Amino acid sequence: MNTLPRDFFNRDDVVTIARELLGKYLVTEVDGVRTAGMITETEAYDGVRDRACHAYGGKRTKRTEVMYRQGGTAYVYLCYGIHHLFNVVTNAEGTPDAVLIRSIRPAEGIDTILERRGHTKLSAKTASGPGTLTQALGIHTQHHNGLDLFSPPILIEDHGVTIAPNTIEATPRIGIDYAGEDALLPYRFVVSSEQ
DNA sequence: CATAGGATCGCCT
DNA sequence: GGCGATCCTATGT
Repeated sequence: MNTLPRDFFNRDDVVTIARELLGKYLVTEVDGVRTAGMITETEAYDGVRDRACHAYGGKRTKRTEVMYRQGGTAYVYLCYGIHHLFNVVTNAEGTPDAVLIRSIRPAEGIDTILERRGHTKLSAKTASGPGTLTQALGIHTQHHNGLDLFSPPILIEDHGVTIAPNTIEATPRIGIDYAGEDALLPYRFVVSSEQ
């Protein structure tokens, strides 16, 4: 039950970090209630060289500025005007790499998670998309964007779970058709048993 | 100031 | 599997 340290996120291979985040626990503490889920799907965004990345080509805007901070920072932004998407910034300060968390398996605070989702019981869809998991954990752009990930209200823990490499599937990323050839890169990682 | 488009979801058929 | 919702962000005039 260790909080992942800064060193985990400050490494320079965002694809490796995306793989290694599978099986870790994304935890929030909002209004005194702790909710958590095991990460089961991630995508790597490889900074300035990656056409799918918001910071492609070194683009700096008010929104992307957070991506240039050091590893272990939360990058939360609003997508389609509705969904808050949660990313972990990785690599050294000045290098805008990030991992999008796309799915979790609810583990703690189930009642609160169901209430936030407007569901009455757990299902495969409770927190199985990048927009639904942030709703389930109460992650909000205004409250969490730019925060460090080492203490409440938001952090990532290692609960000793190991995901066997042969159960990890690598596929192209979702919803980035605009990225040209980079749309084909196998930067999405999924725990097979969760699909 | 006006516009286009988006790292999605959920409901409908 | 198709489509509308919904509004922020970035960009251009």
